[in-house]
Amino acid sequence: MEQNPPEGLSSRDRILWAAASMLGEHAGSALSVRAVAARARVSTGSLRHHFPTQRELMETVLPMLYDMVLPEDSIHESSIPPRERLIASLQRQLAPSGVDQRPRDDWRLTFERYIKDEPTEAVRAEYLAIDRELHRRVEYVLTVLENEGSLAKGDNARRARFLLTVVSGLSIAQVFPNEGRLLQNELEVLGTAVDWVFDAQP
Amino acid sequence: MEQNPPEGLSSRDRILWAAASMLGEHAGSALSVRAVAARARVSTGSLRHHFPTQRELMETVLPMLYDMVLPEDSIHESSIPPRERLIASLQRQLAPSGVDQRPRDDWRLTFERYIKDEPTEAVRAEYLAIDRELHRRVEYVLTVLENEGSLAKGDNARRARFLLTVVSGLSIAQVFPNEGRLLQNELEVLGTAVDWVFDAQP
DNA sequence: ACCTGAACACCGTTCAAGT
DNA sequence: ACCTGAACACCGTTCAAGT
Repeated sequence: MEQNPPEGLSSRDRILWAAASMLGEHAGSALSVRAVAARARVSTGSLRHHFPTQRELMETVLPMLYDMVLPEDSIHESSIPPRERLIASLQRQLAPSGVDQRPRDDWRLTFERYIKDEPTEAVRAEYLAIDRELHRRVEYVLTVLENEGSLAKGDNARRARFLLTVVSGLSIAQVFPNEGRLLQNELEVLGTAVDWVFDAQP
Repeated sequence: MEQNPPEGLSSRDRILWAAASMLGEHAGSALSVRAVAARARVSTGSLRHHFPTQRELMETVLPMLYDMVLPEDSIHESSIPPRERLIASLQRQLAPSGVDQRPRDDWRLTFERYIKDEPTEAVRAEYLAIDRELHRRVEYVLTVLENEGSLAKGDNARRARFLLTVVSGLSIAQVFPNEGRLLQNELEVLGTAVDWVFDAQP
């Protein structure tokens, strides 16, 4: 149970390491200040010095976790568990440009171009092409996992439709008013969707 | 701020009155044992005697509140299979006003009010209240299914978060350009999500 | 600047003791 | 059976004090 942080790390990095390792073990569960501080071998005060609120800690740690598996080719890195690779690849579709003000701008453009008014045939075709590309990418990732034996053979088109609906719901949630549990919620919901892909019997 | 319960009520009913009135005032905020007990003018121990856990209190109070709002709901018609009832109830959230041109208008208003610009605190609170109400309704439906034994006991808040993310993704898909498989796709994806709820082992 | 640990104001739950 | 209130083991945050 008791784990020690790697040596030679700064306090701040030990805190991040502790938080990341705890999230890795039990994703979605809330991190308590004292538990993280204990594993990082620092005081709660030190933790609060680097991360004034628990939310700031989460918002620093979670993007780091994603960034670790973000590169496209990481889908082939079989050192990373298949579940995490699929989550990372979906996360890429969800937040291709960061977690700041950008999602709102993205949605504003998207809304104005494809939704606000009945689109022209050309605009319609453009959107359908983008949408197919998204599906193609997810299906590709699923195929890779199938081929290496991590995932049971199944209807990958259907799986992709389901996963991308979830991603779409999470994406729009990013720009609605929310109560600050956004990233935790994303992790939880994506994890649930991915569990279905891996566990459902066809 | 200090309110007194109606006279002549039993302790148990004063507790329910207190919890209901607090949910009504500040919907969504968690109910603390001590706050409810104080308003009900009983001790925390008495509250725990009637409601051994905070969850049991919530699960007694919430259905009471709902029955006041939506008494007619096919969710209780046990002649219909539980899976279908859950799907039907989610479909109601998805398309409360029909499946024609309306979704586009709905989304246009929603987008303009809550997303386009950084909302004021009042608008933000308004959205959060609506969102919590949606979650509460789904949780209520899940509770009904649990109580009749159709659904394994589980974390209904988490289940609702997942289901409503899926509903949200389907809702925005209604207004994007599509290839006409919309309804088929909705049923497939909703079915998948509902399967997870019924089949996943916790 | 970085860090400590006590202190504060919460939380849900448990329980010996009363009626 | 019903009720009390103290006690326990948590939580996030604040802060005077050290280096």
